Amino acid sequence: MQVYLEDLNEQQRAAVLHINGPLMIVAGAGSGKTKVLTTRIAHLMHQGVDPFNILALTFTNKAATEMKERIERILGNNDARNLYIGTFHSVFAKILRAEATKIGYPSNFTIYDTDDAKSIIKEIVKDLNLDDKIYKPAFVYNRISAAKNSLLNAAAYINDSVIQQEDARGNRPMIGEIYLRYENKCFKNGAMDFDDLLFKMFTILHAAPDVLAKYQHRFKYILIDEYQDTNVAQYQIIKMLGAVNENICVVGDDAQSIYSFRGATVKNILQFEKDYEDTKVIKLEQNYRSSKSILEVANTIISNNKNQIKKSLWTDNEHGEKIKVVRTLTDNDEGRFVADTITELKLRNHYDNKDFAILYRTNAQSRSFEESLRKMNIPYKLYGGVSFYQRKEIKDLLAYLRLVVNPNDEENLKRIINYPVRGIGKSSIDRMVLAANTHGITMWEVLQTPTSIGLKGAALAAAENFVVMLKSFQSMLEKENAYDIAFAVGKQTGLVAELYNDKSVEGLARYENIQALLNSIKEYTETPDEEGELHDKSLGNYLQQITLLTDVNNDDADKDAVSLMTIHAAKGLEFPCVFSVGLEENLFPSAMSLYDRADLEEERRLFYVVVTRAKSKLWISYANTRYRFGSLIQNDPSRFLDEIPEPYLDKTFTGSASKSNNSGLGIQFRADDKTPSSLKKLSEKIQQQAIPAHTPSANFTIADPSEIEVGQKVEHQKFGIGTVSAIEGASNNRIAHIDFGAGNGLKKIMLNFAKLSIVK
DNA sequence: TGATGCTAACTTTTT
DNA sequence: GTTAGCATCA
Repeated sequence: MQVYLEDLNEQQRAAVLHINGPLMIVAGAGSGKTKVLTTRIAHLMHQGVDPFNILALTFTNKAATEMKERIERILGNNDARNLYIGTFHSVFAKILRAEATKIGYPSNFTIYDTDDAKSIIKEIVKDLNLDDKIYKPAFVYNRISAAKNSLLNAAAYINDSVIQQEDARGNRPMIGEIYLRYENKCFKNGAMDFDDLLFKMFTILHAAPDVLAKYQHRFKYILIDEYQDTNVAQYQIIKMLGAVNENICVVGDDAQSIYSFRGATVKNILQFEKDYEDTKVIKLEQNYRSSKSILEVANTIISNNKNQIKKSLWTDNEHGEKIKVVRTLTDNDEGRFVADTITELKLRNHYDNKDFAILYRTNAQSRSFEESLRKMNIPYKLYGGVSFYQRKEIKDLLAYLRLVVNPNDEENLKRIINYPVRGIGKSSIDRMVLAANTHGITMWEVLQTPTSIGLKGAALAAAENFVVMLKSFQSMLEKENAYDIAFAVGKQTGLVAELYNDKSVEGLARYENIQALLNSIKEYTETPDEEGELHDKSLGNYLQQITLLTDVNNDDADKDAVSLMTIHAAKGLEFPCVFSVGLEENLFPSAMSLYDRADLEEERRLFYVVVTRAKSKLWISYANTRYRFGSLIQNDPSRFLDEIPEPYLDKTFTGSASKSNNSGLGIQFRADDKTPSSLKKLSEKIQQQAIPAHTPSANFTIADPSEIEVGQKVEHQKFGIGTVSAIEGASNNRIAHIDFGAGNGLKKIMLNFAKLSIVK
């Protein structure tokens, strides 16, 4: 038996050894799904399958990189570089680059990110004299995106009576028209948005039988990761590509389907067996990641969902600790609690920073954690948020580079035609746009004959100089690599100098960002290609890749730092210690999801995902109040808290943070009619714990937590007078054991949060 | 015409 | 609390 087969369990090995024919692997969280996929690919190659014939598709760059690395480790050589492995978007972009001319697109098409797309939509809304309060760019974009993911073009959208009724009911009957104009504009600009990379891929395979045959023949083996997250477009493409050989292997877990907002549909999993009669189904149900407690909690949570494929995930791992539920007064307290706890655990249990992850529902929640971690000098890595490539100065330089490759791209042309300022003002630009629209040509073409639109004097000279400059960059395309062109652009446009001369703090940061971008381009040109087939370090090839990256290449990936990210971004990852934060109604579950069963179930799957990221320690926290839109709001604890079975819960930290009365910031577990029944149950539980009999004495003064010592008599606002019997924990995160005698008994109280008065 | 300062809108989640 | 977009001023 091959070495790589030895540490697989029976089901895993069966999945690896199944070579020909359709295969569906239903893989629970932590069941070794990536291991199976990578071993399977290594095994195929070991059996003599040419890596050029293997296509492996993932959803994130992170997952693709990790897969590639693991395959290389198994193989012990670099044959893996010949595999077609990457995200749906990046692999299709590469293929489209070779085939786009078949549907009238230039091969050097530009890829628009979400911001680019929204600003075009905004312009169209303006051109149509529509109210942008009703036709919000984000809303229209989502609508168009959903249509594309269902393989509906603008014409089909307009002809679909159901969609038209929907839009009419939503008082937005013009979305179809906007879509049509958007579609035309992108085509004219030689640009595709993210969804087009799927849609146009489908279009080509559908329209050009020779292309379809070519890739059907090439991809003899197809592997799809996270199949539960595929949408209609992806499903159809895979189906077409795999139709000849039917060697399709999909891996998925319906319990972890969290991308329906992007058009993903679990139906694709259920459909798979119907599409391929002789599908072999293998279930991976042994979890190797988490403790029994964590897994039990996860299983219980997910069982609350009605729609799911039945499976029973189990583990041989030890029982482990209870799940710690933490209540804090504010979002800042939540941040402090997490930072304090990390500090303490590093001291006490010798954990590294990289063993911790703080996972939240929305990116906006990262602030309080960043602050508290910085204060405690804990290094952290923030994933997501505003990406490096979305910063203005980066987009400016990239706009030039894109324009050099594709001068018809009007959006990027407009972005930089007068930046840095070169005397091409608004009125000149307006004339160009007008001329371009009336003659059905592009702005770049108008620019070739600037006198034809009546430019004269300084404006004429400026326009001519701009054209000459851009053409000089274009002449470099053939011979020079991406870095040389980027450097020349930065220098000759005056863009780098402009930032260099800005000596403000922000200006300095922008200058550094531009340098970082140039360095990363340099690194790109100096790193050998992974495909092996072509050593294409051209600017065009560079730009192709860059738009699909969400982050700067993490060469500091092994840096010892706490990870901060959304739960979505954490899928597929695991950490010894996980803080699942912000478990509050309206936040998690999100306010957008409360009125629809399917949406709420997706939130619950998200909760399932976050719980199953943890190997041994899991904290779940919520704050009574937090800042949102600049003002303080109160949220009830999340209904999901009530779905955690009691025996697995450690609520030590929930009872000590509230004030004695029902005023001010103290939590008030309302039991009125508005409160969901699940919350009532939870509030009853907690109210039973707290005995509100005690009234604080008149001279009650809150003591500094560091003054509390063993043996002292202290007064608690709620529990009354007690004696400190022991203190545990680090100096900044001490927990006092206080005996409040009959009635309240022994309590563990976190000194950072509790308000105690020393009784003299 | 460009920079500065104020108001409003903003928060799901990602390629 | 943050940022984008608009209005106002130099």
